[in-house]
Amino acid sequence: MSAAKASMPERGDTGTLGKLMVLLDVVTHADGPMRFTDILAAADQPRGTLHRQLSHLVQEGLLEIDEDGRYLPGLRLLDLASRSWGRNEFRLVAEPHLKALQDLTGETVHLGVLRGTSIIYLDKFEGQQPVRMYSQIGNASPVYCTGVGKAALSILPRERAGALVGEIAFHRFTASTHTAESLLAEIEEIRKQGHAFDREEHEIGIRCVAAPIWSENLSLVGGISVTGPAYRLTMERLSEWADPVRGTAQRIMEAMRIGLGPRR
Amino acid sequence: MSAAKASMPERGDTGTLGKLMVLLDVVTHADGPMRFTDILAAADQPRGTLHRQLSHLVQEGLLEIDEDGRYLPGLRLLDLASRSWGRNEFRLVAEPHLKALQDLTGETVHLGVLRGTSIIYLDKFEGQQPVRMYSQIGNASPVYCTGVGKAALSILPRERAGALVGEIAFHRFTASTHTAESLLAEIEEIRKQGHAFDREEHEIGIRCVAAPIWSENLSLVGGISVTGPAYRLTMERLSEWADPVRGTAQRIMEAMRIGLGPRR
DNA sequence: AAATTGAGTTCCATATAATAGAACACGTAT
DNA sequence: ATACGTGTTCTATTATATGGAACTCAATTT
Repeated sequence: MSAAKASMPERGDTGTLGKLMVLLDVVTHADGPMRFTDILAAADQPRGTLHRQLSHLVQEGLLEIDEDGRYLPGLRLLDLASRSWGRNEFRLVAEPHLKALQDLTGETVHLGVLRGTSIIYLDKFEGQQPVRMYSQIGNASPVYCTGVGKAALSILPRERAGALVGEIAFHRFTASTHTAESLLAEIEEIRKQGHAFDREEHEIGIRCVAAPIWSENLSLVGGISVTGPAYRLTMERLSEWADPVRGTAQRIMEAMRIGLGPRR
Repeated sequence: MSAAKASMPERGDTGTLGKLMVLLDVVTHADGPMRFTDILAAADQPRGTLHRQLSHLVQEGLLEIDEDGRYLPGLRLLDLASRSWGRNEFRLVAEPHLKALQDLTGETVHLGVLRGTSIIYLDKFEGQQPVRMYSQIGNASPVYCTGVGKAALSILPRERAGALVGEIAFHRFTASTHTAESLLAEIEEIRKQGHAFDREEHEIGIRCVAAPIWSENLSLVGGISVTGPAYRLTMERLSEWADPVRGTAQRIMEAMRIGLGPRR
């Protein structure tokens, strides 16, 4: 049905846009509003050039300037993102299954998808809260210290997983955070088990159990997890939930084949 | 404290970025995935040029391509937006007050801010009722058919409000939707009352009462609203809530002067 | 009070990147 | 078999972004 296969450029030169996205990343990832000079130090650009680039970003609403002339992320981003999220098919298909898993375990359930070397959280179901917050949703977390991330890596072909691990800039968040070697070793284990644990590798006091989800051609790779405080989620408890988590992942994959339609 | 006043370019040429943002808007505002040809028709660009532009957007993760080669909004947007939202000071300051208003009324409470001719919803607190409402955090809604929008317009200087109304492309959502003339007339009324109603002007069956919120120099203009189904929210009921809504808006403005700090 | 520094803005010749248009590839319908 | 629709690639030309310097304005320092 499709005409020609879309060429997916892996990494390359995105010209002017690439430079602007670097600036956008700098400002959005900063701890607070940034002055012109702060951005100048972070970005390797001449002053005049940077000034015009920032002006363009502000005019388009991707950045904003506060009363002190400092730059912060613009609200235009919210509008764009809400449309990206609102119609995401993976999320829509998974939603009822996540809810069911939340009911069963009583703990927080996450849905994540692999993008580059990060896991982007698409959805979250916590306790009673029917209110969904962006707080976690949308956040990009490193693949090497999240249950969903390790689960996702485990279903990639070895060479592709290895290449991806090679790109990672590892950062030691806790005493248990993986290195490249220990990560690759654990991935082998996860392949056999079919599920992954996060043993306080990202944040002290937080554990989770996760299972991978993938489409046949691996165009979609992600997973789900049940997360909670270590005092409540002992490793024994987590192990008990590995089965339901894998089962839920399985059901989501079945729903995807129907919902997203079999490749015609 | 600040050195030179940042020049806020009102509207102008944003060069390459502007063209790319048009494309991003086209795809994010579409009902579903778009084929290359669909975008070609919407954007006034030669095929070769469009192809490269889309490639760049895809490489940066602002757009994605599905298995059929169709374009849809990219998840990179989620990560950027979650950071924009997570640290938004207005939202953080308002949060407890919104929650209190939700507790009092039992209906859905919204926080919105004026951007151009749209209201962007920054936050939402829903009751327990599973009433489906098509409002989502981040969504940009037209200023002329939302309670928050009309409330926001009412505190702008007349000439500025008039100019803004002049820019609006009016669309008749329901039988009650405003025209430019009726909108300007109602704004006068809202100025006197201090609160605005939405009498099913955006969506049949949905009403709300709203109050404006603004900073001294009008660098921030927005409002809050209590929204719900018309069968439950009679106009009498809405009128009763006008006072608490105005009171909450007042408390948020007081909190802003402390939280955001007095202009040094 | 004058001079100096720091922060941000504007200008312009040059280099670079985006553009338009045509040609190509490939699957689908006639 | 042929033509068509859809998407991709290539290249000379043109438009745009760049980098460096000069400029403005306010806040410190001497």
